[in-house]
Amino acid sequence: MASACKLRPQPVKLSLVTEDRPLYLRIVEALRQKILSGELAPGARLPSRPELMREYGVSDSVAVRVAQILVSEGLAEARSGSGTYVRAKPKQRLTTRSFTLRLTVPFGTGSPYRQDMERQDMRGTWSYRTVTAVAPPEVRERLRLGEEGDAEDVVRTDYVFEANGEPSELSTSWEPLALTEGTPVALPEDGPHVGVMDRMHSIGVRIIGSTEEVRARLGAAEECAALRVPPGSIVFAIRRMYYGRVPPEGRERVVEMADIVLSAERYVLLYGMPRDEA
Amino acid sequence: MASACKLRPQPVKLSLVTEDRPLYLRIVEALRQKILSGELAPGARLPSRPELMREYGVSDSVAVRVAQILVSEGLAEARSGSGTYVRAKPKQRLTTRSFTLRLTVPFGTGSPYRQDMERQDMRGTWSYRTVTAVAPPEVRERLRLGEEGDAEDVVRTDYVFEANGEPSELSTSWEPLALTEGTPVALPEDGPHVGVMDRMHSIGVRIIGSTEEVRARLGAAEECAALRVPPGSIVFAIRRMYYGRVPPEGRERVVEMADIVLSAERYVLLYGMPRDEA
DNA sequence: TCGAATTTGTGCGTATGTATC
DNA sequence: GGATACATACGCACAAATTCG
Repeated sequence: MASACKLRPQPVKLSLVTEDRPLYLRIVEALRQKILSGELAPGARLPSRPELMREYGVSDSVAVRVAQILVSEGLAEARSGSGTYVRAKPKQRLTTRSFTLRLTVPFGTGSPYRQDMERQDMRGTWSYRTVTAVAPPEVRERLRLGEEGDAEDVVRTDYVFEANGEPSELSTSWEPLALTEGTPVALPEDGPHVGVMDRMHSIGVRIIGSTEEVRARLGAAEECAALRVPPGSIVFAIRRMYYGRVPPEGRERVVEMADIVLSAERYVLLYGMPRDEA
Repeated sequence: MASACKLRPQPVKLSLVTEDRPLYLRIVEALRQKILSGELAPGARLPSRPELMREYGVSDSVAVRVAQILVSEGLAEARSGSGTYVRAKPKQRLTTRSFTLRLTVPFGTGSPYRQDMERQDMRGTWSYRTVTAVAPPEVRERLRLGEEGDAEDVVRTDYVFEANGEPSELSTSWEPLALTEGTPVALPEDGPHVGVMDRMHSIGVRIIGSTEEVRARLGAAEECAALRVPPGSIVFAIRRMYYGRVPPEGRERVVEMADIVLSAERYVLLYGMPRDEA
C-alpha cells in the first residue's frame, strides 16, 4: 500500500530532555562510566544493538556509533556474531630503558633486551633480517654520513622481539657501514658479541652515552598487526641513539640509531637517573 | 505519487571490484596517502561529502565515516559549515627529562622546568595550589607512609605549567609532610629555594636518584581541556619519583612523587644516559 | 544586513553479508 | 539450520555553522 510509505518520518523529539550534548555521546558516557566504575567488569557483555535501541529509545545507527566509539577508545571489543564485551586491560610490563640501571655489570650478559626479559622471568626471543643499504635522508642526517652517494653506507637490521612467544617490540637499527666493515661484528647478530655496547667495545669503540626520544602516537595498521594489538592502538615510538668514540683518533660520532615501536597499553617505560653520591 | 516510493532500492553491486577491504577503508587510505605524501598540504581542503560521493560513487554515510576517521586519526580537522581540512601538525618540542643532562651545574638556577624553557627560548610560567592532606592509598604506598591515620601526612601541590602563555604541562606533586614540616621549604613554592633538588638540599636531604615511569594513553576530558588540545588526544602520563637520603641517619626514602601529564602531540621526551668516561 | 547555498553534525530507517552460538 | 549479533552499505532529513553575493 502506498500509505505504508513514510515520506516524512516524524523524528522523535528529544529536545525537551536535551542537555546540549548529542544523544550518542550521552550514551557513550553512560556506558563508559559503567565500565570505568567496574559496574561492567572486564569480559562483561555490553548491550547489543537492539538492546541499546530499546533501552535508550534510539535508532540502529546511533547504537552502532556508540559501540564504534567504545571500541576505538579501547574500552570494548566487538566479536562479530557474538557480542560486544568490556575489554580486559592487559597487565602492563615495565621495560627498563636506562643502561645505568640496566647494566649492573658493564658489557653484561647479552643485549639489553635479553637482560630485561630475564629480570622479569620472561622468555625473550627475537628474529631479525640484516641488509646493507644506502641510507635514507633522515638516517643520513642523524648518523652524519655526509653527502649521498651511490654506495651502500649503512647496515640496516629489522627486529621483531618476542616475550614468551608474543610479539612485543619492533625495532629498526641503523649502523654506519664504515664503522664495522671488515670486522667480526659487521653483522649485528652474527658473532660472539651481542648488543651494541658489547659489539662496539670489541672493536675498540667506546660508548660514551645514549639518548632516547620518546613519542606516542596511533599505531599504523601494519605496526598494530605485527604487535598483535587492535588497529588504532597507541604505541610508543622511541628513537635511540648511541654515541661513541671511534679509534684511532677517538673522534666522537653516532655509532647506532634505532627506531623502536612498542604497545603503550602493554608497556610502561622506566627511566632511571641515578646521581652518584660522590 | 506512490510510485516514487522506493521500497527496495537496488544496492550498488561492488563485489566485482572488491579487493577484500571495505569501501570506507579504501577511501580513507587513498586520502591518508595524499596527506602523508604532501599532495594535500596542511590547510588544504578535503573533498566535501557530496564530492566524495561523486568521486568514489559512494553514499553519504560512507563519506561521513571517512571524514570521521581522518579526524579521529588527527590527520584532518572539520569545520562545520566550512569544510574539512588537512591538519597542520604542531611543531613538537623537546622536553629534557634527565637531570644529568638537565643540570649542568648541580642545584642550578631554578627548577628543571624553568631551565628547560630557557634552553628553548620559551617563557615558562606556572601557577599552583598547595594543600596539606591525608594521602590517598596509592600515594601512601609509593611514599611508604605506613598505616593510614586521621592525621594529614602529605603536601600536595597541583601545577599548571605554561610555555609562552599556553598551558603545556599538568603536574600533581606529593611530598611527605614529615620531611619538610617546620622547615623554611615546607611550602614548595614559598621561599628562596625552587625545585625539589634545591629545596631538599637546603634542609640537608641529599637526592640520590630519580625514576620516571612513562605511560601513554588517551587524555581524560578535563586533561585535554586544561592542555587546550582536542578531547581524546594522546597524552604522556609520567610518574616521577625522587629518592634521597634523609638526615640524621641518612635513611633512604622517597622524598617526592609527581604525576605529570603532557600532550604527546606537542612534546617529545628526551632521555639522556651519559656514561662516564672514567 | 540579509538571504541563499554549501558543509558539517546528528539522527532516522533499511538492507545484506557473515560470524557465532 | 535457525536465531542472534556485528560490519558494511544505501538513502534521507534537518539543524547549525559558515560563506558569499
